[in-house]
Formats: sequence, C-alpha cells, structure tokens
Amino acid sequence: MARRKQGLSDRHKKILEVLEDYQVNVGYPPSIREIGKEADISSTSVVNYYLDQLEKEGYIERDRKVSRGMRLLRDVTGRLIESVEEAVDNMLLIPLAGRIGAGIVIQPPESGFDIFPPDEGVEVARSMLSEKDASANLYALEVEGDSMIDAMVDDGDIVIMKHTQEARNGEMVAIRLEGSDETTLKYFYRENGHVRLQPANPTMEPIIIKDPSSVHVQGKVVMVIRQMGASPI
Amino acid sequence: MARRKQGLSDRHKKILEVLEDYQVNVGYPPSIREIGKEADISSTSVVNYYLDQLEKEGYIERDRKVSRGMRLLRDVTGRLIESVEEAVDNMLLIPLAGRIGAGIVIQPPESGFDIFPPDEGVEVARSMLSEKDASANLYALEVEGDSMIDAMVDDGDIVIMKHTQEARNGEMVAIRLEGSDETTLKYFYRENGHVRLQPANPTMEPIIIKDPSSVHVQGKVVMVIRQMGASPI
DNA sequence: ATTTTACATGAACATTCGTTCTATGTCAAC
DNA sequence: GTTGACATAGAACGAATGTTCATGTAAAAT
Repeated sequence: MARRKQGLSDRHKKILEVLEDYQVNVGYPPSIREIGKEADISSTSVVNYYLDQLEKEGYIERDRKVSRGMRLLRDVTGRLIESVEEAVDNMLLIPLAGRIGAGIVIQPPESGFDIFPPDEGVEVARSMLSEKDASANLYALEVEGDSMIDAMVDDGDIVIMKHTQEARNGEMVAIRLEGSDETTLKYFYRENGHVRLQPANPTMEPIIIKDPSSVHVQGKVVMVIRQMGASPI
Repeated sequence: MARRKQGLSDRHKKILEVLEDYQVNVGYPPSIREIGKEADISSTSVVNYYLDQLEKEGYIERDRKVSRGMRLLRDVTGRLIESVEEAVDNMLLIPLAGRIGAGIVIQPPESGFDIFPPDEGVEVARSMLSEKDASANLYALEVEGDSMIDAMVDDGDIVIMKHTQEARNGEMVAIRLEGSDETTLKYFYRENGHVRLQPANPTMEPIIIKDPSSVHVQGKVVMVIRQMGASPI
C-alpha cells in the first residue's frame, strides 16, 4: 500500500501516539506487546521493526535488552519533546519574603532556605528575566502603602528583588538611610562623592545624600508586577 | 537500626532519588533489580518491600505484574511531582500585540489566531492571574512614552490586557475618547449619567466625561509588568 | 522472658518482554 | 516472469523482571 520515501506512515504515527499517550497518562513507556495491542499490530516483531525505524529517524531512543526501554524524543509533528525538568526549569518560584513600606525593615532571606509554603511565592517565567537575574538569589516583596508612589510603585505591587549589597548607577534599589527604619525604592546614582536618589517620577526632585556610607543598599529591583482587579478610590 | 514511626528511612529516600533520577535522566522507571543496584540492596524482595511502603505512603503508584510499572507521585521532600502537561499548562504565552501610547490606536487581536512568533510573547504563570482572567483572551501591549505616568504605568512597561467592550467600576481599562486617536489607561467609573476617569496617582484630578457613549473601552488591564535594568535620567 | 513488629536476605518461580528466525504477501523495477 | 525491497505474521527462545516464600535478626512491646 503505502510506499513513501519520506514522512511517517500511519503505523509510525500511531506508534508515536501510543508512546506519547503512555508517557503522559501511564507514566512509563509501553512494552512492545502493549504497543501492538494499541496499534492493532498482532506481531511483536513488526512493532520491533517499526521501533527500529523510528529510532533511525530520530524520533525515539531505544535501550536494547531493557523492557520498555525507550524514550520519546520528538512529537508526531516532529517537534522536540520537552522533558519535565525543562518545563519546570522555565518557571521560577520566588519566595514572598515579606512586605516593604513605611517603617518596615525588610529582611532578605539568608542562606540555605529551601522550603517555604508553595502559596507564599510568585511564579515568574525565566524568559521574563535576564539570564543573570534568573539564576540569582531572588525574593519578592509586597509593597505596602503609597510611600513608593514616586517610584511608580503602587500599594499592593509585588517587587522582585535581587539580593545585593552594592548598586550601580541607574538601578532601582531598596535602600535604608542610616538612622532610619524606613526602606524605600529609588533610582541610585553615585556621583562625585555623594549619592543621588532619584524618584522615578521625573516631576519630583532628587534627594542628595552627602555621606555615601549612610546609604544601605538592601537589594536591587529586577521586576515589578502589578495584579489588577477592581481597585481604589 | 533505624526505627521510626513517621518519616522516611534513608532507604526510602534513596529509592525515591533513584526513581527521580531515572525519570529525569533515563526516561523510564527502573526495574526492581536496577533500584537494588543503585541503592545497594542485594535482594529484590527488599526493594519490593520498600516500594510497597512507598506506595502505601502515597509517594508512588505501582502497576502489579508490569515491569517498571511505577510512577513517582511525590518528591523526596513530599512535594507533588509535576507532569509535563501540568507544567506547560501552568504557563501562558501571551502574544505581544503591539504598543500603546500617545497617538497610537491599538488593535487587539481578533478571533482564531493561534500562531505567532514564540519570541513575540510574554510568559506569565497561570497562578499569577485569576482563574477567569487566565482562561480569557489575553494580549500584551508594550507601553510607549510617559503619557500613562499618571496611571502609574511607565515607558517600557508591559500591560496584560483582557479583551472586553465594557468596563466595571474600579477597573483599569484602555479607553479611547470619541474624536481622539489616543488610547490611554485609566480607572473607570460610571456614576449618575457620566463617566469618571480616575488617574491612578491620587494627587491628580479625575476627568469627567459627560457623554458616556463617547468613551470606547478597548480592554481591561489585568496585570502590569515592569522589567528593570539600568535606566533613566 | 516471650511475643510482636520492623527490617533484611537469598532462592525459587512464574511471567513478561525483547529478540530472532522463518514464512508469506505486496508491489515496483528489470 | 523474476527479482528484490518492503511489509506483515507467528512462533519459539532466552533474558529480564515482578512475586512469593522460608528464614533470620534485632529492637520494641508485653
């Protein structure tokens, strides 16, 4: 019947579908006889025959002498199969470490914290961050109050922070001034001996700090997320 | 040696690790003898013994009489294992439909668009949106210019929009006023015959529109994302 | 001290399962 | 028509694999 130089026959496709189905719904690959049953192939040797071809074409990989020893590499459509780890790796679960706002001292999480309640985090796609940031020690803070409105950050916003002690010019950082309890978000600039803290809103005046050592950088803001429902006023 | 009423023994943990390792690196579950080899257990019956316990504790699921017939349900830490489809389902790829800003009329994507360049979208976790929004027809716009600064939305921000024709009070919507080319973001309120457009920044005055029919709602903002690098001034 | 319970071992057994071989059928090219 | 590549079956073999049993050890409970 079917005689084709390229492309997959219906049986090839059917077998790939069975493989995919097992992977997703069963959790492990089918045996040769199970494939035969699903694909209406009576002989194990025929199934074996097609599996060899699929391997030669790069759709699957087989481990000889091992029961169910095969893994799917490509889709029926030819697209590469994403493994669990890759899919999960695309997602970062960033712990919600607390709140930031008037009078609140934030405490970035220290070393070796591994477990936190799953709902106490925000999920962000790796693709939304720079590669460097994505692999850094990130934590999230919920903004409380309107005190950061000049930094274009609203009450209820979530800021994704990267833990760092020093800031570079132009970065938005969380800073605490010596003698103050308050931590706020500002754009940071170090210029000829003093530090300039620039509100994001250009209509507002910058704050000049004469003594750089009184400026404590808590972290750098890498992202701001605002979830909107119904809201104010 | 170890005698514990709860928690997993080292052997339990070791076996779970082997299972996870096979799942990730091999693509199919190990046989009982393979588990024994990896976990330094000489007898197959001992492995079987522990697998039964792990099943009873809800860590794995076994299919009797089936070689490699087991699937991992929970992590060593007890966290539920995410399957590929679930992991992918947790992620939304929202098409970047264009820009919004002064003088720019946005054009939300119409029915039945399924394919767009994968890099022309923003990835957002389902968990970051309400269930209703997550399954709605979403699109993203990049904000251009400072014209929305009164809505706390900065140049370069990405707004996730939900396509809708009507707005409810308190929602931030993209609106176009009759006779204007400009589309802007404002909080929307309909009250006794007129429409009030409220800037997000409380220090700014609301705009009252006498004729509601001249207000065209383009969509509702469900999220604002600001990626920070170095930046302005 | 005795019994119970949890853990461990090795061997034997029964299937399951991958592999291989032979036989047959189809179809296009020579 | 013959040939040969491809496709399909069925059966048989041996290795891989899950299951069961008989036995043993040591800590905990009685």
